[in-house]
Amino acid sequence: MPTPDAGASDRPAAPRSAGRGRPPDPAKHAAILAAARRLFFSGSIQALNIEAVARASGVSKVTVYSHFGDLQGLIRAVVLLQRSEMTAALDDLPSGQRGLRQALIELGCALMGFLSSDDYVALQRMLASLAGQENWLGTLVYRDGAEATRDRLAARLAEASARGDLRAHDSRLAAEQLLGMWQGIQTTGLLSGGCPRPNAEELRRRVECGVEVLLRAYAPEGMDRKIDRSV
Amino acid sequence: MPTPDAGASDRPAAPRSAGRGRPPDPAKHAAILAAARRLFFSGSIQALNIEAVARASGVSKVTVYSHFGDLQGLIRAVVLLQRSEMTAALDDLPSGQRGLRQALIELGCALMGFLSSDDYVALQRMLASLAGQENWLGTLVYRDGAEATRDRLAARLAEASARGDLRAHDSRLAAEQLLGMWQGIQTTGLLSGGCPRPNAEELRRRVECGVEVLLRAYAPEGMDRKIDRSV
DNA sequence: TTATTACTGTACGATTGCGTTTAGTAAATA
DNA sequence: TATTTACTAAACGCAATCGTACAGTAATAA
Repeated sequence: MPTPDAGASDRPAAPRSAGRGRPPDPAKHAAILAAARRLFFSGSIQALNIEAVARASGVSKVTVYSHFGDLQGLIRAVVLLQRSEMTAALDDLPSGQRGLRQALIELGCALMGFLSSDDYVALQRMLASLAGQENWLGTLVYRDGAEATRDRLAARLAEASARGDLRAHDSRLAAEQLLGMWQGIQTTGLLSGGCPRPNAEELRRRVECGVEVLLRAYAPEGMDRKIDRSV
Repeated sequence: MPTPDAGASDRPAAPRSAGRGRPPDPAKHAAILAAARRLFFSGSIQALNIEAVARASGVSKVTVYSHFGDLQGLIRAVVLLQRSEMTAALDDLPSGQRGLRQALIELGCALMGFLSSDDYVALQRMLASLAGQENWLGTLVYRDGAEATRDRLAARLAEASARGDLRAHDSRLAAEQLLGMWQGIQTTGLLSGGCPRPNAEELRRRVECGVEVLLRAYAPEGMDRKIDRSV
């Protein structure tokens, strides 16, 4: 009987004592996680129960327990898996350097594409359902997700400000404002299921308009009479 | 045996045939709803189950069923109750007329106060947990909440634009941008439990800065060299 | 080969929660 | 008073789900 992998993230089963008997099968580990994720996506957190996961992943129930300890552990692992995909997506955000406006637009489009994805929405829903229990998961995702993105964006804005492309400002606040303008009320709508996913053109328009407002509001002093296309 | 009140909102038990026998007790209806709400607030949606509600409201289980049909009906009723409180709060938003800037700031502060409240966060969490089932609830809340607020705000901006206080613009988009700037990433944080509720000063600062950015970006043409304190 | 560990399938015990039933009491009208 | 409806308390049947136990098979190291 293997020691439960309770606290483990998404890596395929820690080598517990480097192998006397039959080694654990990483494929099973992955299959369980995949099935769990799929199940949660296709409904609420209610759909994510051990028996369904075992059935869907073609694995014995006992194996699920031996890999993840208990249901909490499985949920944890799913959230952490989603989180790692999230951070990967956020790390892959474009960082082209052909002008501030274009860079922001590209970044915004990619970001909004991700924020509108089923993956992200499902993760947020999961955290919302988890309210009260496992609060640290929410904190973790928030830090590595929203805050990290804001700070990365803020760094860009600070650079631009240092170059003289923007007036002096509180970059973190400005970054948050830009993120907010990009999202508008859409995130709320997606999360509550109140509005359908916007298409790419709509998304692009929101991103561009948000960038425009930010550039105009934070334009260097005296340069805001007409839009500076060079930035 | 009374006919289940399944689809009913929060009004205290429709007079079914205007009284032969003992009349239904509105106080019980209210007590059940209150207890249900309290239970949901104090945890996840898991805590909201019939037996707990009956116990907490000091009412027989059968009475709960006779008032709300089944668990779905109870959940529906709780959501609709929260929604009605939400719309009431949004209708009470200040609409003072001493200058655009001041009006927006006041409105923003009141709005953000509400958006940060436990009531609102719990409602959003509930809808997020309900993903897949009862989608119309999410749609309803989204329409009466986020969209209605956006449109009301948009109307203000359109008026200002007509008065010449703002340049011509897409008011709905601008309203959404302002809402977004006010919220930033905070709503996400609150929903996932990742960040604590911000205090009033922090809130006020965000609101004021958001208004400033909007006013500057949408200032009438040629008037954006220096901030127009008269608006 | 033997010891050890991973995995399967099935069954089990326990709990929980839904929704119903029954028998009786309380409050209203005719 | 008789009737009708609302409410209570307790119990029941039922299904889902958790987590575990057991007996057997599969894969690997010593």
